[in-house]
Amino acid sequence: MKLTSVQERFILHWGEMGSRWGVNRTIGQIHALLYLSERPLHAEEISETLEVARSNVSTSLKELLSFGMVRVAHVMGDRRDHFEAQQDIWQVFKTVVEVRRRREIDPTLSMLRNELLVAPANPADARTLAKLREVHDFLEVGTAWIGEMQRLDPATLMKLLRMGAKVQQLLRGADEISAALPPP
Amino acid sequence: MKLTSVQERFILHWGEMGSRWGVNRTIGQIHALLYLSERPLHAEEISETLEVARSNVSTSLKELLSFGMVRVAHVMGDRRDHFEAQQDIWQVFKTVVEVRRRREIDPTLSMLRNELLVAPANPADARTLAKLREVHDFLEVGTAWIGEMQRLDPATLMKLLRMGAKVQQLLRGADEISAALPPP
DNA sequence: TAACTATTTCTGTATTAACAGAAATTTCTA
DNA sequence: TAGAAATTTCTGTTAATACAGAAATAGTTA
Repeated sequence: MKLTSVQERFILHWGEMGSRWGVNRTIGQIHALLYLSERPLHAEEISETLEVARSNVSTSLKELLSFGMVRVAHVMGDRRDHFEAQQDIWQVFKTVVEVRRRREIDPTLSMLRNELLVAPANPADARTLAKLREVHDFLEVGTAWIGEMQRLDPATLMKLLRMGAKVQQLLRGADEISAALPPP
Repeated sequence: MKLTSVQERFILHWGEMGSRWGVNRTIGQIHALLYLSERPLHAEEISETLEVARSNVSTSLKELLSFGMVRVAHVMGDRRDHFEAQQDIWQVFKTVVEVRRRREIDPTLSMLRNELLVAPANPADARTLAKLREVHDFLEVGTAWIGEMQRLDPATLMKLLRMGAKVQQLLRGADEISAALPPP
């Protein structure tokens, strides 16, 4: 598959960024290629277009599949697996957030939960445990909030995002809101 | 400085997580140590407590300072620099978000801005450019929203976070809210 | 079941990043 | 300004990760 120069630049950039987002260059590039592609591609095609080893494509696709960023598709009369990326940018974002939550927050949360649970009554640790609890509670509330976000549909989310500056004002009026809303 | 076992476990864990958050193990450990410490520590003390080379402490501190996660403090009658971590967990979080935005979103945003600006009228790229614009707009709105978040004070934020599930309901009533609120 | 093709797993190499210790530099005191 | 202490920068080693190519496996058709 021949890429236009714009496509090529985007794919290379996405690959570069991949490493900052916790995946390697090839995975980033493959994702970008599939995201731009208007039809599902098979592994061979990906390998040729990006000029990376076939084996590398295989392992990268497996990882993208495990993230839920890419899924398998089939083409009539072709028995090879084809692959397509999630096309809705909001879905892509949700997936990224989900993966990173699992990788970057959950382990800490469970570690803290455990420490606070089995904490011995060592008075020397009172201060330390108080700090751990603070971190724990913050992460707890944060992840719960992420969960809520994940459940929003794109339209509602965009509305929320675009409200931006009005959030504070909105909160200030929170009491009045309760009164103004029709009872559940 | 002698660590309790709880402290040690937390510091080791934070170091492990560091690598997932884009900093190395030592940086994570130093940050954890300073976060738990009730007084500013000097480099030598950090080096001994964590059993890492003095040079390693030096470069790590420099990086933590550049992030704004740690700042220099001075102790009467001691001319060595001492270091203390930001103690407010919400501030810590804001810093993390800020650093990651700069590292993981801004480069893409400026790349996309550039592509869309100088885009030649190649009709073969119409579809590609439309997708790039979609990504661009999404990131644009997202970062604006992050900016708003950054400006919230801890209390307001916690209120917002804890509202969680009510957000959708809140939005559904958005029109009524405008009516219910006192005019600005 | 044979022959072929697609796909995955294995293995060695190369690149990158982390780190300790040494050397050099800066800062402070007297 | 000499000497000491603190701090930073430099250099070589070690460890981790990415990746290509080879080998092995699985799947399909005739």
